[in-house]
Amino acid sequence: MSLLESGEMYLETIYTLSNRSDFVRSIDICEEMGFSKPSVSRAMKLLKADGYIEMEGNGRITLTQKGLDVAAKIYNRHTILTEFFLKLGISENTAVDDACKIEHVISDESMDAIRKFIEA
Amino acid sequence: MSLLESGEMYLETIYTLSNRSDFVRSIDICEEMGFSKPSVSRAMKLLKADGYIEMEGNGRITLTQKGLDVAAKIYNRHTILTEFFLKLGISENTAVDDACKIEHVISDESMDAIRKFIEA
DNA sequence: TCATTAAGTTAGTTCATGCTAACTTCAACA
DNA sequence: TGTTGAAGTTAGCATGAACTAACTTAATGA
Repeated sequence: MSLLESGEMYLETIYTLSNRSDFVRSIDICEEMGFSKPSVSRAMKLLKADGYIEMEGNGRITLTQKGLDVAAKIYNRHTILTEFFLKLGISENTAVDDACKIEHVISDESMDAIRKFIEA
Repeated sequence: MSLLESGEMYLETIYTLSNRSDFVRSIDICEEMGFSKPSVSRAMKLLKADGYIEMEGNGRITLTQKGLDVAAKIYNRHTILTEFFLKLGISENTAVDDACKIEHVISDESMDAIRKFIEA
Protein backbone atom coordinates (compact mmCIF):
# COMPACT_ATOMS: atom_id res chain seq x y z
CA MET A 1 0.00 0.00 0.00
CA SER A 2 1.81 3.12 -1.04
CA LEU A 3 0.63 6.35 0.50
CA LEU A 4 -1.35 8.70 -1.67
CA GLU A 5 -1.35 12.46 -1.71
CA SER A 6 -4.22 12.81 0.74
CA GLY A 7 -2.52 10.52 3.23
CA GLU A 8 0.64 12.59 3.00
CA MET A 9 -1.33 15.74 3.69
CA TYR A 10 -2.88 14.21 6.81
CA LEU A 11 0.51 13.10 8.12
CA GLU A 12 2.04 16.49 7.42
CA THR A 13 -0.84 18.16 9.27
CA ILE A 14 -0.44 15.88 12.28
CA TYR A 15 3.25 16.70 12.23
CA THR A 16 2.78 20.46 12.24
CA LEU A 17 -0.02 20.31 14.83
CA SER A 18 2.25 18.23 17.07
CA ASN A 19 4.78 21.03 16.96
CA ARG A 20 2.14 23.54 17.99
CA SER A 21 0.48 21.80 20.92
CA ASP A 22 0.86 18.98 23.39
CA PHE A 23 -1.43 16.57 21.62
CA VAL A 24 -3.40 16.12 18.41
CA ARG A 25 -6.99 14.92 18.17
CA SER A 26 -9.10 14.21 15.09
CA ILE A 27 -11.09 17.36 15.67
CA ASP A 28 -7.90 19.44 15.54
CA ILE A 29 -7.14 17.96 12.15
CA CYS A 30 -10.69 18.74 11.00
CA GLU A 31 -10.27 22.37 11.95
CA GLU A 32 -6.81 22.67 10.45
CA MET A 33 -7.67 21.05 7.13
CA GLY A 34 -11.29 22.16 6.84
CA PHE A 35 -12.59 18.61 6.45
CA SER A 36 -15.56 17.00 8.16
CA LYS A 37 -15.22 14.74 11.19
CA PRO A 38 -16.15 11.57 9.28
CA SER A 39 -13.58 12.30 6.57
CA VAL A 40 -10.84 12.64 9.15
CA SER A 41 -12.10 9.69 11.16
CA ARG A 42 -11.87 7.44 8.15
CA ALA A 43 -8.47 8.78 7.13
CA MET A 44 -7.13 8.11 10.63
CA LYS A 45 -8.48 4.56 10.52
CA LEU A 46 -6.62 3.95 7.28
CA LEU A 47 -3.39 5.58 8.45
CA LYS A 48 -3.56 3.50 11.62
CA ALA A 49 -4.22 0.29 9.69
CA ASP A 50 -1.19 1.03 7.54
CA GLY A 51 1.00 1.72 10.57
CA TYR A 52 1.54 5.44 10.08
CA ILE A 53 -0.14 6.60 13.29
CA GLU A 54 -1.30 5.36 16.67
CA MET A 55 -4.39 6.39 18.56
CA GLU A 56 -4.60 6.25 22.32
CA GLY A 57 -7.82 5.54 24.19
CA ASN A 58 -8.26 9.24 24.87
CA GLY A 59 -8.22 9.96 21.15
CA ARG A 60 -4.74 11.39 21.03
CA ILE A 61 -2.97 10.76 17.77
CA THR A 62 0.75 10.19 17.44
CA LEU A 63 2.94 9.44 14.45
CA THR A 64 4.78 6.13 14.39
CA GLN A 65 8.37 6.16 13.17
CA LYS A 66 7.07 5.22 9.72
CA GLY A 67 4.57 8.09 9.81
CA LEU A 68 7.15 10.50 11.12
CA ASP A 69 9.50 9.61 8.29
CA VAL A 70 6.89 10.50 5.70
CA ALA A 71 5.67 13.61 7.51
CA ALA A 72 9.14 15.01 8.06
CA LYS A 73 10.08 14.36 4.46
CA ILE A 74 7.00 16.12 3.12
CA TYR A 75 7.37 18.97 5.57
CA ASN A 76 10.97 19.44 4.53
CA ARG A 77 9.96 19.46 0.87
CA HIS A 78 7.31 22.02 1.70
CA THR A 79 9.85 24.26 3.39
CA ILE A 80 12.42 23.95 0.62
CA LEU A 81 9.92 24.52 -2.18
CA THR A 82 8.44 27.54 -0.44
CA GLU A 83 11.91 28.97 -0.01
CA PHE A 84 12.65 28.27 -3.64
CA PHE A 85 9.60 30.15 -4.86
CA LEU A 86 10.26 33.06 -2.54
CA LYS A 87 13.77 33.21 -3.94
CA LEU A 88 12.27 33.45 -7.43
CA GLY A 89 10.24 36.43 -6.26
CA ILE A 90 6.86 34.75 -5.84
CA SER A 91 4.42 36.15 -3.28
CA GLU A 92 4.21 34.39 0.07
CA ASN A 93 0.73 32.97 -0.47
CA THR A 94 1.40 31.60 -3.92
CA ALA A 95 4.76 30.21 -2.85
CA VAL A 96 3.11 28.23 -0.07
CA ASP A 97 0.20 27.09 -2.25
CA ASP A 98 2.45 25.88 -5.03
CA ALA A 99 4.82 24.19 -2.58
CA CYS A 100 1.84 22.40 -1.08
CA LYS A 101 0.83 20.93 -4.41
CA ILE A 102 4.27 20.12 -5.73
CA GLU A 103 5.64 18.55 -2.54
CA HIS A 104 3.59 15.41 -3.20
CA VAL A 105 4.55 14.76 -6.78
CA ILE A 106 8.14 15.84 -7.38
CA SER A 107 10.97 13.31 -7.47
CA ASP A 108 13.74 13.02 -4.87
CA GLU A 109 16.23 13.78 -7.61
CA SER A 110 14.64 17.11 -8.44
CA MET A 111 14.24 18.00 -4.78
CA ASP A 112 17.95 17.48 -4.23
CA ALA A 113 18.73 19.73 -7.14
CA ILE A 114 16.42 22.44 -5.83
CA ARG A 115 18.03 22.15 -2.39
CA LYS A 116 21.44 22.73 -3.94
CA PHE A 117 20.10 25.63 -5.98
CA ILE A 118 18.79 27.36 -2.87
CA GLU A 119 22.03 26.92 -0.97
CA ALA A 120 24.04 28.37 -3.83
CA MET B 1 -17.01 23.27 -15.38
CA SER B 2 -13.35 23.78 -14.81
CA LEU B 3 -11.05 21.23 -16.38
CA LEU B 4 -9.35 18.75 -14.10
CA GLU B 5 -5.90 17.29 -14.41
CA SER B 6 -7.00 14.29 -16.43
CA GLY B 7 -8.79 16.50 -18.94
CA GLU B 8 -5.67 18.60 -19.36
CA MET B 9 -3.64 15.48 -20.04
CA TYR B 10 -6.07 14.33 -22.73
CA LEU B 11 -5.97 17.73 -24.42
CA GLU B 12 -2.19 17.86 -24.26
CA THR B 13 -2.01 14.39 -25.78
CA ILE B 14 -4.36 15.33 -28.61
CA TYR B 15 -2.20 18.39 -29.20
CA THR B 16 1.05 16.48 -29.45
CA LEU B 17 -0.51 13.71 -31.56
CA SER B 18 -1.85 16.39 -33.93
CA ASN B 19 1.70 17.59 -34.43
CA ARG B 20 2.84 14.09 -35.29
CA SER B 21 0.23 12.95 -37.75
CA ASP B 22 -2.55 14.13 -40.02
CA PHE B 23 -5.38 13.19 -37.71
CA VAL B 24 -6.10 11.91 -34.23
CA ARG B 25 -8.54 9.14 -33.33
CA SER B 26 -9.58 7.79 -29.93
CA ILE B 27 -7.52 4.68 -30.49
CA ASP B 28 -4.39 6.79 -31.02
CA ILE B 29 -4.99 8.43 -27.65
CA CYS B 30 -5.46 5.00 -26.05
CA GLU B 31 -2.12 3.85 -27.38
CA GLU B 32 -0.32 7.04 -26.44
CA MET B 33 -1.66 7.23 -22.90
CA GLY B 34 -2.00 3.51 -22.17
CA PHE B 35 -5.69 3.77 -21.29
CA SER B 36 -8.53 1.52 -22.36
CA LYS B 37 -10.88 2.39 -25.19
CA PRO B 38 -13.86 3.01 -22.92
CA SER B 39 -11.84 5.36 -20.71
CA VAL B 40 -10.84 7.43 -23.70
CA SER B 41 -14.30 7.26 -25.24
CA ARG B 42 -15.84 8.61 -22.07
CA ALA B 43 -13.21 11.34 -21.71
CA MET B 44 -13.81 12.45 -25.32
CA LYS B 45 -17.54 12.64 -24.68
CA LEU B 46 -16.95 14.93 -21.72
CA LEU B 47 -14.39 17.10 -23.52
CA LYS B 48 -16.79 17.42 -26.44
CA ALA B 49 -19.71 18.29 -24.16
CA ASP B 50 -17.60 21.00 -22.56
CA GLY B 51 -16.56 22.40 -25.93
CA TYR B 52 -12.88 21.48 -25.84
CA ILE B 53 -12.89 19.17 -28.85
CA GLU B 54 -14.92 18.26 -31.89
CA MET B 55 -15.39 14.81 -33.38
CA GLU B 56 -16.12 14.28 -37.04
CA GLY B 57 -18.25 11.44 -38.34
CA ASN B 58 -15.15 9.50 -39.24
CA GLY B 59 -13.96 9.64 -35.65
CA ARG B 60 -11.32 12.27 -36.18
CA ILE B 61 -10.78 14.48 -33.19
CA THR B 62 -9.83 18.13 -33.38
CA LEU B 63 -9.28 20.74 -30.70
CA THR B 64 -11.60 23.73 -30.63
CA GLN B 65 -10.05 27.13 -29.96
CA LYS B 66 -10.92 26.66 -26.29
CA GLY B 67 -9.27 23.23 -26.26
CA LEU B 68 -6.26 24.50 -28.15
CA ASP B 69 -5.79 27.30 -25.62
CA VAL B 70 -5.62 24.82 -22.77
CA ALA B 71 -3.47 22.31 -24.64
CA ALA B 72 -0.97 24.88 -25.82
CA LYS B 73 -0.69 26.36 -22.36
CA ILE B 74 -0.06 22.99 -20.73
CA TYR B 75 2.35 21.98 -23.47
CA ASN B 76 4.29 25.20 -23.01
CA ARG B 77 4.45 24.62 -19.26
CA HIS B 78 5.67 21.12 -19.94
CA THR B 79 8.44 22.42 -22.16
CA ILE B 80 9.51 25.14 -19.78
CA LEU B 81 9.49 22.91 -16.72
CA THR B 82 11.45 20.21 -18.51
CA GLU B 83 14.01 22.78 -19.58
CA PHE B 84 14.17 24.08 -16.01
CA PHE B 85 14.91 20.66 -14.56
CA LEU B 86 17.48 19.92 -17.22
CA LYS B 87 19.17 23.20 -16.36
CA LEU B 88 19.32 22.06 -12.73
CA GLY B 89 21.11 18.92 -13.90
CA ILE B 90 18.23 16.45 -13.66
CA SER B 91 18.24 13.43 -15.96
CA GLU B 92 16.07 13.61 -19.07
CA ASN B 93 13.55 11.03 -17.89
CA THR B 94 13.03 12.50 -14.46
CA ALA B 95 12.88 16.02 -15.87
CA VAL B 96 10.04 15.03 -18.18
CA ASP B 97 8.22 13.00 -15.50
CA ASP B 98 8.33 15.79 -12.97
CA ALA B 99 7.34 18.39 -15.55
CA CYS B 100 4.37 16.23 -16.43
CA LYS B 101 3.11 16.21 -12.87
CA ILE B 102 3.85 19.80 -11.99
CA GLU B 103 2.48 21.36 -15.19
CA HIS B 104 -1.08 20.77 -13.95
CA VAL B 105 -0.81 22.23 -10.49
CA ILE B 106 1.62 25.14 -10.52
CA SER B 107 0.37 28.75 -10.60
CA ASP B 108 0.77 31.14 -13.52
CA GLU B 109 2.80 33.38 -11.26
CA SER B 110 5.37 30.70 -10.53
CA MET B 111 5.50 29.64 -14.17
CA ASP B 112 6.35 33.19 -15.18
CA ALA B 113 9.13 33.30 -12.64
CA ILE B 114 10.55 30.01 -13.86
CA ARG B 115 10.39 31.27 -17.45
CA LYS B 116 12.43 34.29 -16.46
CA PHE B 117 14.88 32.14 -14.55
CA ILE B 118 15.52 29.97 -17.59
CA GLU B 119 16.06 32.92 -19.87
CA ALA B 120 18.53 34.48 -17.47
C1' DT C 1 -20.90 -11.95 -50.56
C1' DC C 2 -19.74 -12.82 -46.26
C1' DA C 3 -16.39 -13.43 -42.44
C1' DT C 4 -12.93 -11.03 -40.05
C1' DT C 5 -11.05 -7.23 -37.82
C1' DA C 6 -10.52 -2.48 -36.11
C1' DA C 7 -12.68 1.30 -33.88
C1' DG C 8 -15.86 2.95 -30.90
C1' DT C 9 -19.72 2.72 -27.45
C1' DT C 10 -22.67 1.04 -23.55
C1' DA C 11 -23.23 -0.89 -19.18
C1' DG C 12 -21.67 -1.72 -15.05
C1' DT C 13 -17.48 -2.21 -11.52
C1' DT C 14 -13.87 -0.36 -8.54
C1' DC C 15 -11.34 2.81 -5.80
C1' DA C 16 -10.07 7.18 -3.49
C1' DT C 17 -11.85 10.69 -1.07
C1' DG C 18 -14.79 14.19 -0.05
C1' DC C 19 -19.73 14.83 2.06
C1' DT C 20 -24.31 14.69 5.37
C1' DA C 21 -27.30 12.52 8.75
C1' DA C 22 -27.62 10.30 12.64
C1' DC C 23 -25.76 7.70 16.18
C1' DT C 24 -22.71 6.72 20.64
C1' DT C 25 -19.93 8.12 24.53
C1' DC C 26 -18.55 10.64 28.08
C1' DA C 27 -17.54 14.53 30.94
C1' DA C 28 -19.11 18.65 33.09
C1' DC C 29 -22.16 21.47 35.33
C1' DA C 30 -26.79 23.53 36.90
C1' DT D 1 -29.14 13.57 38.81
C1' DG D 2 -29.91 14.51 34.50
C1' DT D 3 -29.35 17.48 30.46
C1' DT D 4 -26.10 19.38 27.41
C1' DG D 5 -22.43 19.53 24.35
C1' DA D 6 -18.02 17.95 22.35
C1' DA D 7 -15.66 14.25 20.07
C1' DG D 8 -15.80 10.41 17.44
C1' DT D 9 -17.97 6.69 14.58
C1' DT D 10 -21.21 4.34 11.32
C1' DA D 11 -23.81 4.24 7.28
C1' DG D 12 -24.60 5.71 3.09
C1' DC D 13 -24.16 9.29 -0.97
C1' DA D 14 -21.45 11.75 -4.78
C1' DT D 15 -17.81 12.46 -7.94
C1' DG D 16 -13.74 11.63 -10.83
C1' DA D 17 -11.49 8.52 -13.31
C1' DA D 18 -9.72 4.26 -14.20
C1' DC D 19 -11.28 -0.75 -15.56
C1' DT D 20 -13.59 -5.26 -18.07
C1' DA D 21 -17.15 -7.50 -20.78
C1' DA D 22 -19.82 -7.30 -24.42
C1' DC D 23 -21.97 -4.92 -27.97
C1' DT D 24 -22.31 -2.14 -32.71
C1' DT D 25 -20.57 -0.51 -36.91
C1' DA D 26 -17.95 -0.15 -40.86
C1' DA D 27 -14.19 -1.42 -43.89
C1' DT D 28 -11.36 -5.02 -46.03
C1' DG D 29 -10.36 -8.93 -48.56
C1' DA D 30 -10.76 -14.17 -49.64
